[in-house]
Amino acid sequence: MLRRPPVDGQGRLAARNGYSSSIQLFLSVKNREIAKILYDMAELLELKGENRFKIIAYSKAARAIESLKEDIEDVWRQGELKAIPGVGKAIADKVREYLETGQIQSYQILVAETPPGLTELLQVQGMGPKTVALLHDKLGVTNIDQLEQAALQHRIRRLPRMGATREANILKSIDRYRRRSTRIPLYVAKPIVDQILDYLGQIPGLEHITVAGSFRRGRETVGDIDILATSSSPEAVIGAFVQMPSVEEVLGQGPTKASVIVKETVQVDLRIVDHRSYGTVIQYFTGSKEHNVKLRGLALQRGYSLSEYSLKRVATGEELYFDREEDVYARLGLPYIPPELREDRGEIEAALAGKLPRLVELQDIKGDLHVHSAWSDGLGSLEELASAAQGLGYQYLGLCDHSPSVGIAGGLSEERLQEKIAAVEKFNQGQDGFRMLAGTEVDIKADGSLDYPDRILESCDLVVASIHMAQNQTEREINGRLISAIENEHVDIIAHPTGRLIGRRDPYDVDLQAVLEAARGTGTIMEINAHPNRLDLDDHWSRVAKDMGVPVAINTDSHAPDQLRLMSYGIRVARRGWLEAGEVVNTRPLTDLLPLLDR
DNA sequence: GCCGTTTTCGGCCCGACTGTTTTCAGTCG
Ligand SMILES: Nc1nc2c(ncn2[C@H]2C[C@H](O)[C@@H](COP(=O)(O)OP(=O)(O)OP(=O)(O)O)O2)c(=O)[nH]1
Ligand SMILES: [Mg+2]
Ligand SMILES: [Mg+2]
Ligand SMILES: [Zn+2]
Repeated sequence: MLRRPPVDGQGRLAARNGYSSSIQLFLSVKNREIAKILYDMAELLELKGENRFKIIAYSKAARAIESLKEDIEDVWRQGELKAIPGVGKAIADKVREYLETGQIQSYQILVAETPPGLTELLQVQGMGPKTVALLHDKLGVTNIDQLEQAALQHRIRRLPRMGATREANILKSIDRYRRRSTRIPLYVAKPIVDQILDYLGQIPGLEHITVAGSFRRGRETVGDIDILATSSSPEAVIGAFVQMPSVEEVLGQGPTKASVIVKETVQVDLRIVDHRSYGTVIQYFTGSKEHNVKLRGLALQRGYSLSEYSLKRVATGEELYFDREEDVYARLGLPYIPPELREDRGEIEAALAGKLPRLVELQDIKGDLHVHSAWSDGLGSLEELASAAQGLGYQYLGLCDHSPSVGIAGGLSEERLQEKIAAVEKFNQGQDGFRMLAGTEVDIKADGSLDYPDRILESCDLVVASIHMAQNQTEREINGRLISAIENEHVDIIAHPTGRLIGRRDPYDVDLQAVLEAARGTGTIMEINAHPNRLDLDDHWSRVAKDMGVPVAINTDSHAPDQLRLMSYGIRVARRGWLEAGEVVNTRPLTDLLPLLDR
């Protein structure tokens, strides 16, 4: 279908002011590199026993630069480095030094002073900066193997505040460290969470139970599973928790919380408090840590001390209890901040200013614009797909099977595609209030051309374009392919723009900022692929797209009717990207969507 | 090292659990 021309002056203006191509190539890579160095510096300074607030300052600056929406090099050129929250004179100077010379002197010195391997020791549970420094000073331990030897040879127990138990625990921690896995994708954590909730739900004395932490915030991966419960007999609940059949190791256990390991490497934390503290404790345990720290700082400014137990008036010591976290935020003068936003990425400032977005919800979705069918490698007839879609309250589905060069996935020949278009047309005649869109997921070939000729694309209701082959090309080549697809007037949507598979495959070498600039110029829609392995665009880039005014669609890329339900994963990404319903094209009813696809 | 509708100095979130301690530092959430 024909895409619309640039819709507003904003798009054209931005295109003119766009970044020069040499900068585009490295955009956001520098942000990542500098953030990494600052994180490293924080650890190295910590090992040197530096002031802890200095360390916090470095970590905070690193985080701010990591989640920056602009290219740090542009920020520098505009003389705005110190406008980044957490970046002051000293760190701004270091950033400038890095951008000018490619290195940071003080960082080089820190690295040279510190044996390689020492910072890795901080990854071992229970090993903090003080212990690492002590074992390095007294025993010359500089890496994991030496730490293990020191423990096995009982050399650690002779040091102050060390003992036999400590040694044994270090050995256990080293073992866990060596078996450690990466962060767990949300959808992998989901059944584990459900199982634990089910199990604990049956324990007598348990009142309320829910999942918190990064899982509740909808992060794409979680580092552990955080469960919150209220009970007036917490010890009994903790006891039952550590006795769960799936528990392989108990890391710690007290009257209010416990941590265990299940499934070899998955840590589960359980926290229990009295129900009167429910509002504050769910706020606390949902996090993020950075959000909590900032909120607690704000509370202090307002004369309160906020903990998981209560909001306490500092002046009088009076404790206020809340049933709901909304009320905690309200008492601090803030509107409710949805968990997906709680990353200290400006949400508290936005809340204070009354400028929080009204986040898109699953109920806002009116259709799915990237769905496979039995015509290619998917399962499901038109009837089955339409029925599943209508069950979800949808008004339309974009039926997008593969193109010929994706032969392994049953890509359709031109003839087959035309048959499909005819079949869809016939199908639609029997429909009332539902429309199947005859589409394609056309491959963007290695040379940047599309896998169907224009006259075929023109006959589709919907054209989704994406990269499947030659994923190892250079950034310049990948960008060239994506941008030429964007510039093809028939292409409506770019699917899974970076190609990453969570935990399995890195993104292509792609400069997404430049791709988004191009999409803004043409009004091409960028996909948030909701498949929980993909989530592509991710939350960060979804927010960049939002801020740039690039339209977004949330699509499941379903290969079977029941996969349409995966939409909820994409919704979480969109919400974490601050997107409102109006910024997501498939919240539009059919009649408002069609003009976007066809002038 | 950063920051400021109380501040340019003096704060920077607050609490649980462990192992060692005889009163608490270190680590983690
Ligand atoms: N106030 C405060 N809360 C914290 C701190 N550390 C953790 N929390 C709270 C907020 C976290 O979301 C929650 C669970 O801690 P986790 O270490 O499991 O972090 P989270 O789940 O956010 O991320 P994860 O995916 O597990 O790495 O506990 C802290 O230092 N201060
Ligand atoms: Mg967690
Ligand atoms: Mg945790
Ligand atoms: Zn697909």
